[in-house]
Amino acid sequence: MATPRSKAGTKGVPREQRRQQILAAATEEFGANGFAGASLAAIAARVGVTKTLLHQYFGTKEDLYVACLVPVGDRLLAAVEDAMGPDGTTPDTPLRVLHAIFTALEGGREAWFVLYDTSLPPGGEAARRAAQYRASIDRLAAGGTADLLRATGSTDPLDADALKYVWRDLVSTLVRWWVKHPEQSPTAMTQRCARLFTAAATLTPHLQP
Amino acid sequence: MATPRSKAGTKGVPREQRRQQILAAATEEFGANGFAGASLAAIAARVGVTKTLLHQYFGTKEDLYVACLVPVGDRLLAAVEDAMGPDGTTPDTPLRVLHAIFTALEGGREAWFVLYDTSLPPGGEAARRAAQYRASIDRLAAGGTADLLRATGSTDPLDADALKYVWRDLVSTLVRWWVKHPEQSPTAMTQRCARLFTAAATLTPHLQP
DNA sequence: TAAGTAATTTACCGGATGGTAAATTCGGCG
DNA sequence: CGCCGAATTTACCATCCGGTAAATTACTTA
Repeated sequence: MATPRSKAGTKGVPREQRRQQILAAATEEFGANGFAGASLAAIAARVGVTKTLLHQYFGTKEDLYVACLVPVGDRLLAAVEDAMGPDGTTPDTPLRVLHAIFTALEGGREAWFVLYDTSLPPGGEAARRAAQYRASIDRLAAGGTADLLRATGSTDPLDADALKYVWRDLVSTLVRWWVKHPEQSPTAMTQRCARLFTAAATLTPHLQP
Repeated sequence: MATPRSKAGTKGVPREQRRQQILAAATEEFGANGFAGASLAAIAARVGVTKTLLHQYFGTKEDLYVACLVPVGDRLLAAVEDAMGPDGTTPDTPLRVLHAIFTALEGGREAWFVLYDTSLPPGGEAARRAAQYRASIDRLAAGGTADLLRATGSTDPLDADALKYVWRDLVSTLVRWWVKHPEQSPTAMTQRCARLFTAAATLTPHLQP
């Protein structure tokens, strides 16, 4: 082996394993920086590989994103689905859902932001697929938020929309905080959320001036 | 006037007016797409002018961002400051603050996201200045959230941090919803928030399994 | 009407990024 | 050993973006 002039050639990593490595790195990068902000070079560097390889394995940047999205979406959708259960909203449903999400996300928390990326090229397949997943999850949540509003007598459909929107973003916020506090376990997070909920309750029974 | 071969030359728009036009367009673009996502060409096109002119008027992209940030930050900080008032947190403080923010934002709602842009080049002046404004506002909010937690007996500093974080992002979420519903007046928004708060209260008095 | 200044564009440059075609090396198998 | 296919890189290209120097036109005033 006389000083290889080129570093090309296989490194002995089997195809499937590389696939997984790339997928993992890409999910982190997309989650942390968004589709637009993530760079293929950065993902490649993280794996210790060249940009070109990503293309050979997954095609377009958008294709790679979709490849990351699908498992994450499936996992989260399943988690929320079974946390809601067959029966309607009960008082502890929100916390159950949160706990399910935290658990599903442990070991790859940024994955949440792959699903809720706002920088996807509009009109593309990535945006479509992500929107589908979000819609499925939102549909589950919609039942819960609607129950809430009905209980307080509001029938305004915009109220329902806003509440759905707020709930969804609240989860994103909590996950974002969680990402910045890696030592917190999923259970610890759920308990913290329970405390925050009760704290927030103390400011509720007051209307506008 | 024999068919001008070049479109260069003044269009008769006085300097100060152009400045304002550019500032307005840039604020919208930065607010809608973030610093990283916004392009100088797009801003220039919106004004009907060339990229180069932006540089001549404001310098660097980051300089332009700062020029947009300062008035927005000042306006919002002032609004929150006087909505909180000299006396501590009262039950209706949150809604008062929200109303102040909505009012300050009317006529340029995306401006909020200039202040809370997450895509600023780290280490730069823009990030520093924005962080300063956010810190000032957060400091005001911190008093309020701390009061909430004390009332419920929690002394965990992480709880306080998380609550501050959640409150801040909740405002962002509400503004984002508002941006998508342009017909809603600031007052209508505040009233909607009041309803949402009471609705959210119905899910509070429940701890984890 | 000619000079001078203010406003604005044209024509570039360098760097980063997504993407592609072709070459190169390594591992296993006859 | 020699061949073949799998894994991976090298070397490019086009595009977009932020940024700069120099030219060009319109407005104003003497």
